[in-house]
Amino acid sequence: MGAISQSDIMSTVMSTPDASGADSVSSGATAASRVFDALKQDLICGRFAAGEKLAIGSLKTHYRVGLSPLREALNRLAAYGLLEQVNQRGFRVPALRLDELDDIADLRSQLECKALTQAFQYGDAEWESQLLAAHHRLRRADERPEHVEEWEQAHLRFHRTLLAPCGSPWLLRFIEQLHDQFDRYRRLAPPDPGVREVLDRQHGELVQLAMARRISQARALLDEHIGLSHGVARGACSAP
Amino acid sequence: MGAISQSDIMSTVMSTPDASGADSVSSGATAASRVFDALKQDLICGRFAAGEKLAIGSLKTHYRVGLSPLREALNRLAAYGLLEQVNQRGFRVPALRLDELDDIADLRSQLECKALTQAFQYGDAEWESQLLAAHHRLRRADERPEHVEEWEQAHLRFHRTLLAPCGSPWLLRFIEQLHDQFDRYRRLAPPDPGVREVLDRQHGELVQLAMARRISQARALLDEHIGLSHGVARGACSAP
DNA sequence: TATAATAAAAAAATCGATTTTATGGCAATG
DNA sequence: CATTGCCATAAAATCGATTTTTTTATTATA
Repeated sequence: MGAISQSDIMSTVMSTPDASGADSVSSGATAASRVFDALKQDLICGRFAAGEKLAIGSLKTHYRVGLSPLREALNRLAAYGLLEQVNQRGFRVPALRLDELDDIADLRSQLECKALTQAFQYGDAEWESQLLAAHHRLRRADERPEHVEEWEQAHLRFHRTLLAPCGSPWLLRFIEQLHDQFDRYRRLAPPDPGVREVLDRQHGELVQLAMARRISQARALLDEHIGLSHGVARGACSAP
Repeated sequence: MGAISQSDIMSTVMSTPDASGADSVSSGATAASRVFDALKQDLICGRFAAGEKLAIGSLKTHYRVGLSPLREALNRLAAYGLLEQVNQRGFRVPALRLDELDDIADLRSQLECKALTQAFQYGDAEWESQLLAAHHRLRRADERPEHVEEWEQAHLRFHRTLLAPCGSPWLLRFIEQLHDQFDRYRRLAPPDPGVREVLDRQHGELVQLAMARRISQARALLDEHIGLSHGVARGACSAP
């Protein structure tokens, strides 16, 4: 398929120990956390072929770590749902299945709408500022189509900021997880410039609706936003 | 607190490799999977004190495994949310916080009600049989108050069976995760025989409503069921 | 006495080697 | 010709020892 096979991994330069927007634990930077972050990125942006079995030996070479931290990272990723683990036969990149994507998108809509409602309730002036800022960064990133990674990061942060004050850590946790899953599909799908334009516009509209606390309109829009993106992401799947 | 400190772990006899109701991966039985299951159990049933730091050295002794599989299990548990991991300072049992329990219970209600609706839609005759069977096992377990573990297992399986045919793997995954979190609170809280009796009765009523596909009544009941249990579980928390 | 610097101890993380288990090829058998 | 059993190879999992980092204890200094 469109994906790149194992031997071709052009090896992501691993994030520096003290990277700013560091994922979860990676600040203190153990080898395990660094590989976790790097591998997670590479999985989401489709640097491995769907369904591919991971050769631990090559991973060791590519990510420049020993077996123990590498295996710890793989175990975390499997528990997180970005890898499949079968007991005496290692780790495998999950296949891209249409029914699974539909499941993910449906839940995402549901959970994000709930979070949005609560965010509108608890969000204060500080939140509004941060949302404006996040949106501005996103628009700036829009102008540099050559730096995909930066746009992706800005996009992720925008959606995070939008829901951040919802007051429910577990809800945010699940949303993040679903978002990661969703993005793996989306980023492997062929882009659609027309839809992309609409999606970009919706970000701005979401900001406006958030400022005005127009909850029901905002929910409808967020739902449509995810639905549109869902349509694009479907392009990543083959048949079933 | 009510919890038992590390040195007192009376050591769960680890589940045999080919245990029937085996958790996730444990069937093939690697050392890592076995410790994972055993540790998970011990965490949920409150064999560690909340907030306690885990001494990897003692764990190695208690669970009779080497460092590598033990660390892999700990990494999985942290990714799952049953442990907190800080980069150069090991693993810690999460504290029991009232606001977190409320968060968990609220989400649980929401997600389980959604799953229930879908289960009513997709569940077939086979499901009805399994639900009756699961309920029967639960009632039998009710009669043996001395075997707590068996009741707990039957109870978990009942709730799993109830929602199983909902058709959404990710929804089930999150529900399972929340259930595990919830149970850690519930099992550490002082029991309330009065409430317990009501909860037991509700299981039967849920079965009846499921057979008749009375969705709105069933949703209300499930919501109340979780709410009641939530009230009991709150007893596990101290102040905030 | 409080603070800071330092050394010793403990714990976490990592490495390299070993053991165990799966996999693929090939011959023997029905 | 398909199936089974065996061996060689490769991969996964585990162990034991080493390295790195944190924590604790101790002393020196203001």
